[in-house]
Amino acid sequence: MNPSRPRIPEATVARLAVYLRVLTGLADGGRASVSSGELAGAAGVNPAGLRKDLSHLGPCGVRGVGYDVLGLRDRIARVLGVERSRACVLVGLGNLGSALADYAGFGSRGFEFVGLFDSAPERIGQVIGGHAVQPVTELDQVVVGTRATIGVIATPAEVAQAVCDRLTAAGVRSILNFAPVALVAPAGVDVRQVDLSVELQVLAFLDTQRDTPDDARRDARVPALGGMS
Amino acid sequence: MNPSRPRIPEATVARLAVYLRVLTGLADGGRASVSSGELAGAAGVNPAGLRKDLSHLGPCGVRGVGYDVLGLRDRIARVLGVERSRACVLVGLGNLGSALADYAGFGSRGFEFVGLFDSAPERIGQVIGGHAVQPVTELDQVVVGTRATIGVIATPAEVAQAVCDRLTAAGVRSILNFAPVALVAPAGVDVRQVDLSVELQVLAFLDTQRDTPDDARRDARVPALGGMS
DNA sequence: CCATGTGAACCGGTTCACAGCG
DNA sequence: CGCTGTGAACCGGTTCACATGG
Repeated sequence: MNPSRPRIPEATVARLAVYLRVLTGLADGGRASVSSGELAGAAGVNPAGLRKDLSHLGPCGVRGVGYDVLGLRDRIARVLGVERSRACVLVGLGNLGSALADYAGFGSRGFEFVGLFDSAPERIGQVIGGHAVQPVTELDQVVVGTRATIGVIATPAEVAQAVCDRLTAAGVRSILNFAPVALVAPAGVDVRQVDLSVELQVLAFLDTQRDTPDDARRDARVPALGGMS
Repeated sequence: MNPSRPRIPEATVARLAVYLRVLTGLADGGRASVSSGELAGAAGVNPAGLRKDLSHLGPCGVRGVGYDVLGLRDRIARVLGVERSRACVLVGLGNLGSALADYAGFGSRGFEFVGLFDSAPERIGQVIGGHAVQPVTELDQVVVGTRATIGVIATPAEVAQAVCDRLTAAGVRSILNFAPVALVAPAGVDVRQVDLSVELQVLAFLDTQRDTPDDARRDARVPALGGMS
């Protein structure tokens, strides 16, 4: 509603990123407008929730009609800050790190990897996603030199804290950590934890619970609502 | 509190998986007992919240002392169903799929990949995490033959829905989807969505918000509480 | 008459403060 | 006396129903 900067809920921000992706696809397909129902369906959310999310950007639809695809796409892109290119560094280029570095669409979403780092000699010099892997010894100077503010850690758990320390010391303020350890970072540094094995474990738990609803009982299905990341 | 099956909150289940990992490390290190404060610190959560989580398993600590490491570890393992081996199939062995197939600790956490599938000829026969990649044409018969109930999709977005359809048709009831599309699945099938690019986008948004608190204003730091997956 | 925008009820989860117990 | 276990306040987010307006 508030047009300036009224603090958008984090859960909404996550979904805006999804809407943006869907709208981009729609725009590329030549669609001119969408209803909240259709957009919500494609994004896997509730239509009313989608409208509430969009209400944080101020009115941006036409009542009785729907949303202008291009207009809404650009509006969300602006709010998410896609036009502003952000320098990121990525440490650890095993399979997961390579998947991230390789991910197309980061570039078009406001991210620029300015450095890929690994400690394994055989990975140095490999080109992934258009960038050559550098020895991790150069991490600090690259972060300082490029003024990178975002760091992604995809290393083994044992070295993640050390990497975190170096990143923060060099000036990184936001860290996305895929290593299965809780990192401690100085105040003012935002650390977000993603643990892929936990996702699978939760799925397995719910799976088990369904097969064994209780020592008896064959009713009560789980709602099975497809969640958001 | 309730000793039988009182429905454990999903958020708690996710954290139990984290506690289990920490406790396993502690046990391997020879530790006999932990306090909620120490365990919470290592898991990156609030001590009171940890105790509340554990309360769902019934009393399992000693007041004034703490928790028995081995006892608590085994209790959580039992609740999460780690002893029960679950058959999983994984489709799509690009970098991300390979990272998942390679992830050690899945085997010791109740998961068994009974099939890795890809459509690219050059990947067929590759051994990843101890299993050979099979052509995706054999997906259906393997799922039926192994009675696999969990499917993981790590394919490009374009084919994810088709893979989902085949998995559910073959009997899979739980799906973890890493492709950036909202899947539609029959009722009774639990689909969970993980979108790595969204995580990064949220981080970037918060990062931007801090650098530009508003067109003016240099106060008001973001709490920066390290989240859970 | 349609689909948007939104105030208000609702719900799950988190935090807090303290009671309970070794 | 310390740390666990938990009822109760608290909070963010979701759902619902309806008012709003092209």
